[in-house]
Amino acid sequence: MAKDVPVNAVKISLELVDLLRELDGAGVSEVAKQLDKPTSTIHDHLRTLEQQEYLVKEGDTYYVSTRFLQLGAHARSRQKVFKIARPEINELAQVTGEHANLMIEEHGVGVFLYRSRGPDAVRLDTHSGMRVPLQTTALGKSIMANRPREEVERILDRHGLEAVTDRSITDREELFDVLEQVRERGYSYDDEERVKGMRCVAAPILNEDDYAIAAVSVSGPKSRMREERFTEELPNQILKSANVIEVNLTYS
Amino acid sequence: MAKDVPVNAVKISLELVDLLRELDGAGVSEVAKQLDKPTSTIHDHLRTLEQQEYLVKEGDTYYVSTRFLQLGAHARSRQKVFKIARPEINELAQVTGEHANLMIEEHGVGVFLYRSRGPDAVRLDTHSGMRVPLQTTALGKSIMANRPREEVERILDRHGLEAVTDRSITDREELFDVLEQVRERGYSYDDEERVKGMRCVAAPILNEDDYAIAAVSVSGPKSRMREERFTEELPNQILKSANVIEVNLTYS
DNA sequence: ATGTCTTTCCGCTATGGCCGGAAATGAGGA
DNA sequence: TCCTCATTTCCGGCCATAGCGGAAAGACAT
Repeated sequence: MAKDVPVNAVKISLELVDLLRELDGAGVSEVAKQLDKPTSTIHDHLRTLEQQEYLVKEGDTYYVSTRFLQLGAHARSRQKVFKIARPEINELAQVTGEHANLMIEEHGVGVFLYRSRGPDAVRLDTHSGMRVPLQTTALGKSIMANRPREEVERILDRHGLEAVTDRSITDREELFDVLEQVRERGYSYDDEERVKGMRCVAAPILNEDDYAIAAVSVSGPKSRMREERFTEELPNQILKSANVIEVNLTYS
Repeated sequence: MAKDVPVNAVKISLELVDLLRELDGAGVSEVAKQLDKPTSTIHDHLRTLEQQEYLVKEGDTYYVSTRFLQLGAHARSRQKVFKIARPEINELAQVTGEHANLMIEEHGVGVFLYRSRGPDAVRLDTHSGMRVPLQTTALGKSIMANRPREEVERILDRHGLEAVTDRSITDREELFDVLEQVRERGYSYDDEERVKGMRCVAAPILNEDDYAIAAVSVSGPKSRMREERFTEELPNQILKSANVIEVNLTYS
């Protein structure tokens, strides 16, 4: 708990904001309890964040404000790959009927930059901005498979191999074997490794140096993700989309 | 510059983040110059924010990270009116062909919660999360017109009546006259008060106490926003949508 | 009314935020 | 290759202030 960051007060406030997101709003004493700090300290931070308009106060409950919407929209539109991939992702969702997704890596975790719901898509709690361990998604595996091994090692050193379901990969060597296959095959699978009952097919988006800058995927219920559709049709559609995005990225 | 917030360090970091958004990324010395602080101080803050994963560093340039995307998505989906209004806004954009928008008030400013592009919509720099003075949009006027006068006075005291174009309303009494008309008529106009060449029609979304909780609008180029379409057709379509949203809000 | 829980306020104290200065780093340019 | 300039990064000290304990002010039951 010592001095691990230069400005500790900022760290407290940021943890506080993220906690308010998780709790979907809370009062002073609840936050104080969760962060194990005096109420007076938490109160100081809450007031500061509220005065700066990063929180809103309704009664005695504080919530994260839409200031973050502006910052988030900016952070996303800053990514070239986002605006180029978006129409392709929408198209992919339409033709497959399922959810189509775009992921990037940031600080060693997978970030859903965009997702589009197809006509038959099932309700799911995945949403834009969501952060997940890379090895638990087909998207993340496609990204890791096309990064230098040393870089992947650094990411694993930092974040470990936490399991999310009982199908998640938890052994480092096993993961590298899988990544090797993914790299050769050109696309990746996720069979209930993150969400029970869901399967996913993904392909990487590579730059000129064959370095993965993002990945696209289609995900849906296991019942619809099987046989030739799972092994041929979807991979081909996704690879085609990924390729179109790659081409559009180089000429822009 | 004195002690206006309980935790000043947090204020500095937040200003820093917002500056990075405006600049679309910057290095230490540029931020230091803009905020008029020593580079060493700015460096401490940038490192803290980067270690907490709220910024990303590419070379010597810091950018806002997609952590904000997650927080922003949460802040938005927390609003009941968002998920209920979204399909209606999409519909409105489709049938009118123009941009359709949803705005709420937060901390006395108008926040674009959602916007949908119709088939004929013109390119525009307005985007989700954008914050604008209430009196410069039809949306904001519809909201203010259906709030208690004392509340509107407080907002104006806090934010003033800054003009954005030469058509913006800058006189307080004139504004209250306009709001009175808007309240009686049930919908509001914006004739190039925020963006040159753009017109807008908006209607409020009221709760059971006739208190405005949001507003919906359609905006487009002046050339298409005229005659009966501007005075009859669009207002009717928007009022209908607003009414559907109101009904769905009460039964949910 | 009384007690319990919360939020809010107040003022002290030790800490760590802020800063000046210096050391690295890196990008041209000669 | 070496120098120059600009920038980032590191370091150490001082004193403002972040954090906290304690108390007051509400809120809401019983």
